[in-house]
Order: sequence, then C-alpha cells, then structure tokens
Amino acid sequence: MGFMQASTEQRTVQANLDEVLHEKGLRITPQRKLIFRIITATAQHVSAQQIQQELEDVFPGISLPTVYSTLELFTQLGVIHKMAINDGEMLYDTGWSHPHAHMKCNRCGRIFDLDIPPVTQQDIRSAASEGFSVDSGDLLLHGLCRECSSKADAKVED
Amino acid sequence: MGFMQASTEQRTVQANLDEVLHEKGLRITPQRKLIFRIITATAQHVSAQQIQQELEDVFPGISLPTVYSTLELFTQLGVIHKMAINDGEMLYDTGWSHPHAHMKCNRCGRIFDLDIPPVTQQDIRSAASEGFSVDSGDLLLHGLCRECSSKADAKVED
DNA sequence: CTTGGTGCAAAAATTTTGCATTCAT
DNA sequence: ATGAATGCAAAATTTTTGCACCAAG
Repeated sequence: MGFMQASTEQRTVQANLDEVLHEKGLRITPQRKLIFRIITATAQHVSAQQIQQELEDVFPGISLPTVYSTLELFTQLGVIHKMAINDGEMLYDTGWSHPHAHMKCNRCGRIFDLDIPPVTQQDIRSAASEGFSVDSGDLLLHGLCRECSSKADAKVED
Repeated sequence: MGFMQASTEQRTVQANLDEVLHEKGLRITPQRKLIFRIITATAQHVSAQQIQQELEDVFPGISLPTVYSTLELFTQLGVIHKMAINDGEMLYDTGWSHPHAHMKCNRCGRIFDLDIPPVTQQDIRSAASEGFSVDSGDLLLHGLCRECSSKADAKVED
C-alpha cells in the first residue's frame, strides 16, 4: 500500500516496474516499459485502444494482442488496476495511485476520476460479516459532469 | 436477503411494469413481460445470455437482439439497472430493488450481492463539491467469497 | 388497421488464442 | 544460445444494426 505521485515519482515508478519484473524473472522489454509509462503518465484511466494509439506515435507497430497480454500481466502483478466501466471496454489505472472513485456522465459519456475513496473500512467490515474478504473495489457513480450540468439541454457528444 | 419474494410481490412488480409501459405509450408484449419476470424472479443479477437461456425454457424462439433491445428499453425506463461488472458483459438488476453492492470473487469468478449501500451521502456530497451531480452508482468489491476463503488452495471453477 | 416489436442474419467492437519470428537475458 | 515475448492473423464473445414479418392497441 505505497502510494506515489504520478509525475515527480515517474522514475521511481518505472524502477518499480523493472524491479517487479526482475523479481518474477520476467523480461523487461521496451514494449512493457512503454505501455507502463503511458499508463502512469496518463492522469486518467486508459483503454487498451488508447494505449495502442499512443504507442503508435512513439513505437509504431505494436499490436493489440501485445497490449492486452501486457495489461493482463501488469494486472496480475498488481502494478495496474483493471476495471469494467464502459460498456464492453476495460479501463486501466495505475495500481498504486491513491484509491479513487469514477464518475460516468450520463450525457457526454466521459469518465472522470473523483477524489473519493471507493471502498470504506465500513464496506470491508460489512462484507467480512457476510463472509467475504475484500481485496479492492471500484466505485462508479452515474450522473452529470459539471459541463453537462450547466448546459441542461446538451446532446450526447461522445 | 432483502429481495422481494418471487410470488407475493411479483404481481405488484409486474403491474408496475405494465403501468410504466402504458404511461409511455409502449406496447405490453409477452416477451417484455417474460423478460421482466425473469429479472425480478432472479435473486441475483443476470446477463443477457442467462435471460435468453431461461426464456428458451418457457418461450422458445426468443432472439438475443430482442432481449438486448428490451433490456435497453427497461434500462432507459428505469425499471432495471445495467452495470458492467464481468469483463465484457453487462449485468442487469431490478431498478427498484434496494441499493446494494456487488462482490466479485477473484477465485471462482462468481458475483454476489452484498447488503451494502454502494453510494453514501458522503460520496454524493464529495462529488457535488467537484461539480458532479450523482444519479446512481455501482460498487464492485473484489476479493474472496466465503467458500473460496475456506478452501485456500482452490482452483477457478467457473 | 397502423405502428411498433420481434426474429433472423449479419455486422461491429473488444478481447483472446496460435504460431512463427525476434529479442532480452 | 535459449526460451520467453512479440506481431500477425484469425477466432471467440458480447452487443448492435437492418430489414421483413407479425402482433398489440
């Protein structure tokens, strides 16, 4: 449970990835480093497609299967967090960013990060009382973002 | 726990659907009634495929597109609640069941209902302070269910 | 009757799998 | 050198779309 800032600690974070990979006897490939860098550099969560799109700029020729396998690896290593928010699309966050909830705007469809703890100690205790041991959790709020709230009769733009 | 009995309240709920449909000038078709009945009769959330599978037993020949369009209609009418929990799969709950969180077991993959309010007043206030107006929300906890907790070295069975 | 809903088939979109090639160690 | 990771293509899944037919109001 060590949280760190995304920008200033970038080097540390990158080192952390190398360390984790090395510990597990996994290879430190440029693809893995780049994919990880994109995720950590992005303030908000990203989708697999977004990652592949950004990769095209700096490292053309990376395939989606590689992106997916890397994301799956990172998820299992615990360095990123995977969640189903958009309809059939998985989104990815840094695993050691401080816990936050997500907000999906019903009008524009965008997803925002909210500085709200998604899981409370109360949640964990309540779940435990029903026999569940909680490891992590995602809170997705639905409603209207600031922009869409102000223009009450806006249309869907995404 | 906390859910309506399939038989006692079923009529009321069913009447509620008819009412909503009638109010909006929408047709009350046997497919819609059946799909709705399945969702309300199911203690837990269901997927589109589960619904279609159950439909096959009592009303063979219902197509998945019909299931989806009906689910989408119900969602927009507010009589059911749609959420992305399983990887690329949407799950559906009754819209007027009392709010509850969901728990996904990392081992067996099953999803359980938890008697925990997914969204707190604090969440709503916090979101409002950032300019968001919250309409609803989903809380998905990850961890181990009771069964999988007890048998520590169990395998994935779903 | 008339409009809207259903069913079928095919398309779209996201994620997964298999295998030959390449590269990190 | 060697075995794991990548890239490509194709498959698997879930969801959406278009059109002809049928049924609810």
